[in-house]
Amino acid sequence: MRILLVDDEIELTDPLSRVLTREGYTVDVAYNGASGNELASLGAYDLLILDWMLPHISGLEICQQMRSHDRTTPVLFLTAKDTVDDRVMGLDAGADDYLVKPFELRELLARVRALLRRSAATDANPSQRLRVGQIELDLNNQIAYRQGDLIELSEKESQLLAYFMSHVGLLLSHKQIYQHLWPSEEIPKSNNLAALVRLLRRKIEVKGAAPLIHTVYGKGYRFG
Amino acid sequence: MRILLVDDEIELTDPLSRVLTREGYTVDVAYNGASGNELASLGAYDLLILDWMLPHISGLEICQQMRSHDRTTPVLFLTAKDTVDDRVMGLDAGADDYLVKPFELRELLARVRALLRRSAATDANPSQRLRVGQIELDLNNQIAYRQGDLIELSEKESQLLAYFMSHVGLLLSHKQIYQHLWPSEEIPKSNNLAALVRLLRRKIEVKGAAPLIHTVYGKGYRFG
DNA sequence: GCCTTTGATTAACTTTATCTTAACTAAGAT
DNA sequence: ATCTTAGTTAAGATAAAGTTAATCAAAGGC
Repeated sequence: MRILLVDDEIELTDPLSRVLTREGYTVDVAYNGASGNELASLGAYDLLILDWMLPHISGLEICQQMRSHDRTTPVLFLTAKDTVDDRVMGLDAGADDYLVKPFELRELLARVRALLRRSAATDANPSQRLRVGQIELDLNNQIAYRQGDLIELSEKESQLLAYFMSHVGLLLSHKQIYQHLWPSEEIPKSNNLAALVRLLRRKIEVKGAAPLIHTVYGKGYRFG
Repeated sequence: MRILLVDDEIELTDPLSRVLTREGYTVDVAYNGASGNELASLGAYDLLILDWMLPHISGLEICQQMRSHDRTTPVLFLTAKDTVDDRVMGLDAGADDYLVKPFELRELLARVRALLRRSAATDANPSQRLRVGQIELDLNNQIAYRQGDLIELSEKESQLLAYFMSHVGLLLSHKQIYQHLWPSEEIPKSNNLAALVRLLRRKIEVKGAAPLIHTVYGKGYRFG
């Protein structure tokens, strides 16, 4: 996560950028409005922390100019201007948050986390994916990929594949699989697991290539 | 824009909800944690304003529970708990902003604008023109194009298409779609979503070409 | 004001998907 | 060789989704 810090007080930027770096962020600092504006316009940052009163160009102007073409990068004002009018003006200029100096470091960090959490949630999709060899499973969307080819899965198929893929190389007994896919049910006498394995094999295995679902005679299955 | 206000002090909620309504928002009020949580879980709001100390369930718990399945709806804490620890805890629980009582009304309104501006920018597309593959949607004019061919859409059709096009490749449950297209309504027992999907398919899909709206049996639909 | 048009919704009905079961065949173990 | 276990199919059962037409409501024209 890249943060641009624009402030002319080196007594503040210096320790603050160190703390932010220690928290794991990549921090660039600009000490005046002109260079801050230039860096901001690159669009390479995940968060802008702006002082208001700056040489050359004010933080407010940077924020407005930024918002004229980029609506997404979050902006946090960090300034000594503390009247309600100032806050309203800053927020209405397009800022996402406004913190008055002097501030508590822990609160600033919490607000930075809140802003970055939001942008992480929107542009990187949070769907969890499992990958084993050439097979990739997108559990949320009930889809698998084999070398980029999309494979639509049914509910039970994706449950079984997920169970296999999270226990790669392990022998899974019939009983274990039944208990995972059909909890609350008795272990049936019929061969519905074999039938389901067949359906899944038909979708994810290609003949010629090495099989993925291995039968362990008398015991169960092993994936991978 | 729909706002849910959860606070047990009627001396506050009453005038505040009036002001917010005057600003053009649709406001619902809950006076305790249980009903606030229930309303919030509907997922039909664009913003939650939460008090911390509430009967039954605290605002913090509502926020956490909400975040466990919904990462997008912004949350603003409005509370008398004013220590730095409180703020950090609130923000780390998933809140986007934290304002301490007593507060200035103008500042609250500015922060509400900032939060809603952000969600408006992300989920209701700012360009009003979406493109996915060969399909282009002009939301303002309720028109779609498929390889240049003009397709006239009805209101609901274009809403559904816009929702699909801004969530390409993702499995969208029936419930999610209902809540987006018919907020404020109960999920109906009738199959009007299926009927709407049919109307949209008839307009945007051409036989011979790959389908755009994929059915995920028992779950919902996936676009793209 | 009345008629027409359009879109949204509902309901009845048809079709399909998934899961399960069962019968049959093939393969492995003893 | 015989018995056990797994694979393969196809045939129901059930629930879900698709389809179609009818109804209802709102908007626009005359």
